[in-house]
Amino acid sequence: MSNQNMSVPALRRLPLYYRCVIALKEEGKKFISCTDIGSRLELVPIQVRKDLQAAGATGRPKVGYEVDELETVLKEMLGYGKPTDAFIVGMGNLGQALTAHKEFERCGLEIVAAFDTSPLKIGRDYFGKRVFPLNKLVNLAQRMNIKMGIITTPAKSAQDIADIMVEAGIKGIWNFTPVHLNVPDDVYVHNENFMSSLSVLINRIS
Amino acid sequence: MSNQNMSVPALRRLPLYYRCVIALKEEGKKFISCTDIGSRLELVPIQVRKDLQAAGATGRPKVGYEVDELETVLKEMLGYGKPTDAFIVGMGNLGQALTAHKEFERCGLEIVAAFDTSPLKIGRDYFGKRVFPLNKLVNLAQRMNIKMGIITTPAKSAQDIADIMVEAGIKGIWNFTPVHLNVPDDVYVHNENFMSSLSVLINRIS
DNA sequence: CTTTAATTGATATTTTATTATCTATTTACA
DNA sequence: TGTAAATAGATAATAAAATATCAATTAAAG
Ligand SMILES: NC(=O)c1ccc[n+]([C@@H]2O[C@H](COP(=O)([O-])OP(=O)(O)OC[C@H]3O[C@@H](n4cnc5c(N)ncnc54)[C@H](O)[C@@H]3O)[C@@H](O)[C@H]2O)c1
Ligand SMILES: NC(=O)c1ccc[n+]([C@@H]2O[C@H](COP(=O)([O-])OP(=O)(O)OC[C@H]3O[C@@H](n4cnc5c(N)ncnc54)[C@H](O)[C@@H]3O)[C@@H](O)[C@H]2O)c1
Repeated sequence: MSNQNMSVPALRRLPLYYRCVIALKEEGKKFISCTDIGSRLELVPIQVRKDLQAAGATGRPKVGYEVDELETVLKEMLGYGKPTDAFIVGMGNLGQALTAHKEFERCGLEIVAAFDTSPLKIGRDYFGKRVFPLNKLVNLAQRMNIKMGIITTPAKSAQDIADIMVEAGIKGIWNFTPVHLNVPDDVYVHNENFMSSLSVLINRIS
Repeated sequence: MSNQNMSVPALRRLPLYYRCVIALKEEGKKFISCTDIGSRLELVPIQVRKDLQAAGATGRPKVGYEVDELETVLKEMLGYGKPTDAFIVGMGNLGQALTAHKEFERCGLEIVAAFDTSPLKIGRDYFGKRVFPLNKLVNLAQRMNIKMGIITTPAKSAQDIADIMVEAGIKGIWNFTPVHLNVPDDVYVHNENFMSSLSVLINRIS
C-alpha cells in the first residue's frame, strides 16, 4: 500500500517519474534504468533509485526496472487508480480553472462538487460540476464521505472555510490562498502559496 | 540588497512573515517578537528568528522587531517595491486566472503581456492585458527587457515555449505545466507542479 | 537601584535529505 | 564458458535544514 513514511520531497518527485515512465512506454521501451530517468529529469541516478525503492519498485541489475511494473507501482503509490473525491470552495477565476482541469481525474483527484456564497454562482454548473451553497457543505461531505477539500476563496474567508471543512470531517486541505490555516493535528494542509514561489523566482533572477 | 544565498525554504516563508507583519500593523502593534509571529504561523520562534536574520532584519532584546522596519526589510527582500515585469504564455483557464489576479502587482510581479497561438485569443484583451502572437515574444521581450516568463500552455508545448523564452533572454521561468524543462544553467525554473502537491495530499490522507 | 523575565543573536547540535561508495548480480559478448 | 560492463541495492558520508543552547541585552517591576 501507500508508504506513509516517504519524505515529502521524494513524494513530490514521483509524478515526474510517472510521466517519464509513460513517455518511455510510448517509445516502446520495455525496461528503463535510473540513469535513463535521471538524465531526462536532471536528477542523479542514485536519487531516482532511492525514491523508487521507497515507492516499492524493484529492478534487475544490468537491465533496470520493467516499465509496466514501474507504472503499476507508481500508479498504486500515487493513488491514480481510485481517484479521491474532493469538494472545492470558491468558484472564482482560480476555482473554475481547477475545476476545468480534466487531467486531475487521471491523477488521483475527482472534484465532485463546488461551493460558493455568491447567488450568481449557486445552482449553476461549471464544467459539469454543480455549485452548492456553502451551508450545504458539512451535510453533503458527511453523506458522501468526502476527505479532501480545496480552498479557492478570497483570503479573508479562508480560515472560516477551513473550520467548516474540519467540522465536515475533511482530512486533507489544498489551500490556494496565501493565509496560514489553523487546523487540528489530524488534518493535513498543503499550501499552494504562489507568493512563496514568486519570492524565490524574484530572488534568483535579481 | 536581496540576499542571494538564502535557502529556498527560508525564502518561501518570507511572504508569510510579511502578511503577518501587515496584519499586526493593522492591529496597531509597534513591535513584534519572533514568538508572536511563530505562534500565528505555527513555526518555532528560532526558525522565524533565523529567517529574519537572513533577510537582514535586526531586533532589540526584550522588545522584538520594529513593525515598520520589518515591513521595509521584507518588502525590499521580496522585491515588492519595484514589481518585475513578466510575460505569460498560454491564455487558457489557468493563464486567465493568473492574469486576473491583481494581488501579484503588490507582490512583486507585473504581467505586462500575454501570448498565445490561438487566433481566437490573439489581439484580444484579458483583464487589461493584450494577447500577442507567440512569434512576437522574442522581439518584444528583448525590447522591453523582460526577465521573467510564465508558462501556462498545454504540456506538449512547454519545452518549445521554454526554448523561446531562453532565446528571448528570460532568466526566470514559472512553469505551471507538469513537465520538466531543460534550460541553460543561468536560467532558473520554478515548477508549480500541482500533481506533486496532489501526491503528498493523497498520501497523507490515506 | 536591583532583580526578573523576555528577547535577540551567536554558536552548537540534531535531524533530514542528498550524494557517494561499495558489493553482488545479471546480461551481453568475445 | 569466461569476462567485462552496467546496474540495482545496501551502507556510508556529506550537505542542508531545522532546532536547541547559551550568553548578552534591555525593559519593566519591585
Ligand atoms: N487567481 C489566481 O491566479 C490566484 C493566484 C494566487 C492566489 N490566488 C488565491 O486564490 C484565491 C481565489 O482567487 P480568485 O482569483 O479565484 O478569486 P475570485 O475573486 O475570482 O473568486 C473568489 C470566489 O470565492 C467566492 N467566495 C467569496 N467568499 C466566499 C465564502 N466565504 N465561501 C465560499 N465562497 C466564497 C466568491 O463568490 C468567488 O466566486 C484567493 O485567495 C487568491 O489570493 C489566486
Ligand atoms: N487549469 C488548471 O487548473 C491546471 C492545473 C494544473 C496544471 N495545469 C497546467 O497548466 C497548463 C494550462 O492549463 P489550462 O487549463 O489553462 O489549459 P487550456 O487548454 O485552458 O489553455 C491552454 C492555452 O494555451 C494555448 N496554447 C496552446 N499551444 C500553445 C503554444 N504552443 N503557444 C502558446 N499558447 C499555446 C491555447 O490556445 C490555450 O489558450 C497545462 O499544462 C496544464 O497541465 C492547469
